[in-house]
Amino acid sequence: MRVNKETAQKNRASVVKAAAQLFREHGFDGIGISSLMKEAGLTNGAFYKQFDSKDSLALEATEFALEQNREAWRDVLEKADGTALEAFREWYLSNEHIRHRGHGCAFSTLATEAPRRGVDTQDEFANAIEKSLDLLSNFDPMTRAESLKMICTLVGALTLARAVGDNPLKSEIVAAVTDKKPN
Amino acid sequence: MRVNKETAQKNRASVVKAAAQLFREHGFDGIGISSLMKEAGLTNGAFYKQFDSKDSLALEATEFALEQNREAWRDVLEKADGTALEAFREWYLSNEHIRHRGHGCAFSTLATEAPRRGVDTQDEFANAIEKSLDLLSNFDPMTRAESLKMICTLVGALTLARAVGDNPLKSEIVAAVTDKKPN
DNA sequence: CTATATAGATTATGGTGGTAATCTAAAATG
DNA sequence: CATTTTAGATTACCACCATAATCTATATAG
Repeated sequence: MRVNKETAQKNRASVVKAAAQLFREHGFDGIGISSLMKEAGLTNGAFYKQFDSKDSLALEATEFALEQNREAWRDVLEKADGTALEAFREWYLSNEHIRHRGHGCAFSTLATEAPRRGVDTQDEFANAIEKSLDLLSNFDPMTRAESLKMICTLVGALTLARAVGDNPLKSEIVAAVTDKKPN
Repeated sequence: MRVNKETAQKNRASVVKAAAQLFREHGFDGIGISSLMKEAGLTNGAFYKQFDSKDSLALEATEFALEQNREAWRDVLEKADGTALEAFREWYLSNEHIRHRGHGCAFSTLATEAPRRGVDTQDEFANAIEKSLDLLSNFDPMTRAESLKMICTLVGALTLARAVGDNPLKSEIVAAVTDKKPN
């Protein structure tokens, strides 16, 4: 059954949103179109009325996830009580963030997929990093290189903290990077 | 046709080795048993005479890749001309290493798979990090936390450098982390 | 108000995936 | 040397995958 343009657009958006989550959780190859569509409240068949291919959805979903990233970053930086950067680091390596891969930093979850995908995806990543650097520069007088290094450290720490499961090393990683004592 | 125990063992090992490479390149879900076996010079059918399942191979291949990691680290640290750590960082973020995912650091390529897999895999990761810390401590008087932080930074940098393709940001990331000027 | 276009549902389709049964030839056993 | 065991090859199985065709009902165009 045909739906009006507005709901069609909403439906499309919800597919991208669901994909952005599920790709982060399971990887591009770890989740299929039908599961994706079901999560968005639709069925298989609707997919190809909205997207050219799974690959093109992957690109769009990556873009969306990277955008969500920046919004989350901005939020945390703006709402910080003490120094913005301190709050940011703490949020980034919070247990909440470690636990929720599907809604968390796309740098950590999707970066390994980028080299396997097209230049478009890689450009998206470069662009997103660039914009994130700009964002950080509004909140802290770090050099570009310093910001870049901090991002690397945080992304590496999040990824590894997730990789060790609930091993005590997890807290140690977090502590080492936030300059705190491990709990 | 049956083969003698020695070659059977060699064949098994070459499957694990091929898997360790191909999983790093394509992810666990990005490569199938038949491709894996072909790469090892065997066919489909031989697989289940040697392994219980793809998952169990994944575990073994991860273990193997993480071991290879440490050997490579040790090599670089031992053969360093100047300070070991300096040489290590440089090697770790060399264009060679950035280019060759299949033979490179398993922390970068496989860590995102770990949370999706069983506790066994996650324990492997924790173990490997632990051993890598020990290794580093033999070459540089850093605290445990400092070593841990450095590993996070390097892993994040490698992952992101790969993610941006040949965008100029790649060199910038490398420079930011090795404390050099970008080329 | 009628005709047409289309979003989404339902149902193919062809390929590939992991897994398993069977076959085969050589290795181990005695 | 005869018998049994088994690694690997061949082939098969079934589920799932990306994609596509068809159907259906409603929204838009005229």
